[in-house]
Amino acid sequence: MTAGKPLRADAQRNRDALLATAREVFDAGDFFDLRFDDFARLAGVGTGTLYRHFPTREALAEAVYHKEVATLCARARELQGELPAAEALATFLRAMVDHIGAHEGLARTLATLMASRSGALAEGGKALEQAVADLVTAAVADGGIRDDLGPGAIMMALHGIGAAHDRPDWRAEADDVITLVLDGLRRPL
Amino acid sequence: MTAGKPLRADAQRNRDALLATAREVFDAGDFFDLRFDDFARLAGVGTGTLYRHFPTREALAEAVYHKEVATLCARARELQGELPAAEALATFLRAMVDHIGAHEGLARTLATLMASRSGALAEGGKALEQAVADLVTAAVADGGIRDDLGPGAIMMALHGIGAAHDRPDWRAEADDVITLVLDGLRRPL
DNA sequence: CATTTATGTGGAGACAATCTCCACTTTGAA
DNA sequence: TTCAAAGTGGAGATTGTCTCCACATAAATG
Repeated sequence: MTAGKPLRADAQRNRDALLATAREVFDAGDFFDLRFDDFARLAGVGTGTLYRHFPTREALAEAVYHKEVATLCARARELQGELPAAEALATFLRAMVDHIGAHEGLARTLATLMASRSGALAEGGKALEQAVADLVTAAVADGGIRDDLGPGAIMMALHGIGAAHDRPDWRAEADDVITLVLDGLRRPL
Repeated sequence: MTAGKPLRADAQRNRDALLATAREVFDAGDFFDLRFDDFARLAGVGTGTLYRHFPTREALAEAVYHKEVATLCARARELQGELPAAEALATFLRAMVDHIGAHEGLARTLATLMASRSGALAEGGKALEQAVADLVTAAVADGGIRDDLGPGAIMMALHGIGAAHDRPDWRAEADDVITLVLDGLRRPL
């Protein structure tokens, strides 16, 4: 996937330490509050090393969640094999909400990845969008879903859900959004 | 509205200058890139004065768009008088997309206001949410719309639209989201 | 196993942005 | 006109980001 060059032993060790530390901080919910330099100190490496491996905070976030996003994508493909297309899409979207709900860090990361002001979506965002696009395409072909709307709208909705993670009754509202999207996806009238 | 204390003449003058400058910068699209201190220099006041009037960038943004948000809210009430409730809601949501599309600054601001990590929504966000809530309530009472979903979901969708403002074909996708929401709001089957 | 080259390290300090502090100015009321 | 209260501005403290490079370590080579 990202394997272009084989890393030297110590480099790999440092990279892993950084990732492990970041994951902990993430799960604690402090990721976006902590000084970026402190990741280095926490992981026991120099700041230079941190910046060489992960030039930005977002790059680190994406690396941490790379696996999680990959799992999500795999799950999408899996569902596509097991269920009728429309149901696969529905199930996947519900699963996404579950995931986001369970991991504050993932929610914030996805929001950041997608909002990525730098223009192009980061790798994780693209992969996720592709998975959704595939589900939609299949469901359209199947006839269970209207064909006049692209997958982008769904990504936007997911984005809204992820970014609003701190609303008081987030969970209920997130479910409502998915309901809205799914019902809206059946043919108009 | 915000009038708790009568400002001294020079204070008012400075405040207005700051606001005027911010509005220009906003329309130019540079708001979130510009050094905060530079607003002061641009408006011809000291940094201390800037910080006294607007403690954070977000506070300034909200002040700038206070009027615009108020207009939007007024428009919502207006539509509610002119059209059948369901249509009023639809028209309003489309109008929101138009507004967001026309003003990059507003889009970013709304996203920031709503995402407001500080927990409670800022004044502008609350007002907007109230306006949407009223439209939804009326439409539900009218029978044109299902009653099992709250207005929060719509806010989330709008949030997604605003926050994703820089996606390549934002406009089409935003329209799709609204279509999805509106069609989803008709009774499920 | 010695030597060489490529690869990677760490942290001091340059840089950049935010925000505070307070000696001074302006306002408006008495 | 005088004076207290209100407001000002900008130097510089503070805090976070990121670069640079003298040095260390790992693998390749003979």
